[in-house]
Amino acid sequence: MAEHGRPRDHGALNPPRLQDVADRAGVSTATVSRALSGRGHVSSRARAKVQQAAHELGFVVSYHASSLASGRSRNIGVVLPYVDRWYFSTVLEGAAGALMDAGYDLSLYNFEGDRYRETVLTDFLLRKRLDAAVAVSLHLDPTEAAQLLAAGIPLVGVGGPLEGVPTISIDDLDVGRRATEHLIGLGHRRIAHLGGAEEGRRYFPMSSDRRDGWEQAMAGAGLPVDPAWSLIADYTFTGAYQQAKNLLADPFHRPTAVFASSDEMAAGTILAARDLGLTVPGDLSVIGIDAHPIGEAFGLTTLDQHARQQGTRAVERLLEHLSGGSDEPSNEVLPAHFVVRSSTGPVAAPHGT
Amino acid sequence: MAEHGRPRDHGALNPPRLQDVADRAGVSTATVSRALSGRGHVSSRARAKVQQAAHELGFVVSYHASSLASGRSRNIGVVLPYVDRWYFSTVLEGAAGALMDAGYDLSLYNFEGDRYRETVLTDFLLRKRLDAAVAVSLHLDPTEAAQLLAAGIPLVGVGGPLEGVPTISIDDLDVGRRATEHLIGLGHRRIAHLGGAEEGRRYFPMSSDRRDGWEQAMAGAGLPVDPAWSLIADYTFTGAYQQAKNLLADPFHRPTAVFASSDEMAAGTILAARDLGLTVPGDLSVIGIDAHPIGEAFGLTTLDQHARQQGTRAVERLLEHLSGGSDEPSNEVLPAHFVVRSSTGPVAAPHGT
DNA sequence: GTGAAAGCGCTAACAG
DNA sequence: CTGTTAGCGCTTTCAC
Repeated sequence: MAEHGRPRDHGALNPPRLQDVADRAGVSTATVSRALSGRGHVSSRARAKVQQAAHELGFVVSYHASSLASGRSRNIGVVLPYVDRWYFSTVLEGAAGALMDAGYDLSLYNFEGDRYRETVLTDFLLRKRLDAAVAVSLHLDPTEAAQLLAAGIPLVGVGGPLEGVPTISIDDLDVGRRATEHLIGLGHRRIAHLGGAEEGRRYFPMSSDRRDGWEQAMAGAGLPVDPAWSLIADYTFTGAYQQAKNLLADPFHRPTAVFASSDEMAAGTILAARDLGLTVPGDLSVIGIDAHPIGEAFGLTTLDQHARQQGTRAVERLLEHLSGGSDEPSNEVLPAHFVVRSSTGPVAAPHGT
Repeated sequence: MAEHGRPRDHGALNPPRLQDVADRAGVSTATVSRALSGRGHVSSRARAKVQQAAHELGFVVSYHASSLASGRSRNIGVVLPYVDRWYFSTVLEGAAGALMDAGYDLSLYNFEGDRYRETVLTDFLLRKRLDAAVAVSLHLDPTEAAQLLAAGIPLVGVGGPLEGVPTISIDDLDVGRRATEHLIGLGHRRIAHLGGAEEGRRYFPMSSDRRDGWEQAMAGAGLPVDPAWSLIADYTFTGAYQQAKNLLADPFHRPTAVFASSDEMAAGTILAARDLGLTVPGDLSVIGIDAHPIGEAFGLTTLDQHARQQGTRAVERLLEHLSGGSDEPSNEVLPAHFVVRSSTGPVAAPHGT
């Protein structure tokens, strides 16, 4: 029956191969491959027959065979330090959508902080099963960068500069400055900042930039910066809640406004203020960064950093690169936009001068 | 030099192959394969030589070639409806860790609600590049189930019964009942419930079970259930905030306690209560489910459902299955534990009888 | 536009 | 315990 000599039943263990489709369509495997992949020219007649046969057989290419033969795998890695935090899961969701649209598979590599960092970098990423990878908030030391380069994996970074690699990010310095200036514009002079952990420098390179933006804005307005008002809270709600409670404990020396580097921290700060009997924005103005959905209920003013779009844009650049467009390792800066709600307002009773 | 006839430079574009290692170690490719994979017996002397040679060459197997030849890919899919929600990202993180530990790659398939559901089910999952998959909160209709079965992908379900498939979950009915009974035990008689959306039945099959548990507990205590107190809030903080605000608006007819099917909803409820000038637990007791970290700052009483462990356990079962242990499609029920904090307390002024 | 055939790099019998 | 060898299923020159 089948010219190939081996008629097969197409059960779960014996799925149809290219050869089967070729037999059924009365063409060669080469033609089937071309017709199905879209590479190379095929007469529309042949194409129709092939598609018909493929459909009837329920044929779907074997990605391992295809990848082995072609060297391409339609599989892209996403590397990130955490997946259960809003920013990362949102970037991930954006990247996943863009990859899905393009028909690419997504391999997830989660560091869990530092737990799997080495393993991922020195083992998983080198298995030559990725066409490319997007690295979120990742700082590579020279050795690590060299390894990935040696593995020949095109890389795009998100949310922090990666030397020699094209990147998508926002301007964290500017964002920190603008958030602070919003507060200053409302008359605040006593403004505290809640940022990421020291350890965080590794994964949140931008965090210190946001803090720097705060310092610059304060300096620019001739306002003093109390070192005790530069706090660290791990980007979490609960961490910020505790820090803020301590910060706001002294009614005579507390700030009138807080700039938090994430919305979760900003929301935690608002809760802490209320638990101390303070009103927002009456006694305390609070601004965050993210446009995290939780901000809505808190009436939180924030700067939307379009996290999802960072993920989709990273994938777009990667795909452009893979299809020939050799983009230079430029840093693409996405805009961030104010979302003003009710957590910021004019300072109530000016302290100091 | 190389017996194979083709000496190669091992740059990024020409990585060392098994043959190169074999040449260098002075053995056959079969021995190298056995030595490196651990399958079959190899003299420790040969093994040492091979490992040495492989190390010197920086050899790492081509997973595509290996998969094509062996039929195994060391790649497991994780299918979920969302990744930017706490429960799902936490289960994902658990699964990712377990897979990493086992040296498996993880392919992520995110439905984004319904957006990619069809695509994933009828396209991506059928590409025969997965050894198995874990499906989180997924309801398959018979056709879909048949497709996956036909693709021969061993499946483990998490967080909801999947017919004919081994599953990991908690007892949602029981959890709903216990949460409610905790409230009843504190003297509450007017207890509302906040659950998932109707649409949610597709992805949160347990949600209605939790609601059922609430109803059962109420009935068991002889307490009336006001239909207006059975609310839907999509599992989100902000959704719950709005629902709760309406629910609590009438001072004479509001409940004295709320059981929310997730901690985010419970926290949103607490915020809404405070915005109305109510104290928690003085005027309103609130209990959630999850042990979401945000609950700490809210002093939220909850039932820990060990989401992360659900993910790791699912992977463990899958791996056991792949290594021969043919587990029957049993449903493994994980325990949930009370975490009592300050959001629940004795009812203040009993209403009614 | 289409077919024949040579691999892609590794694994798994099968001998020895 | 080790080598030989035949594929795994698809892609891609190279002729026609």
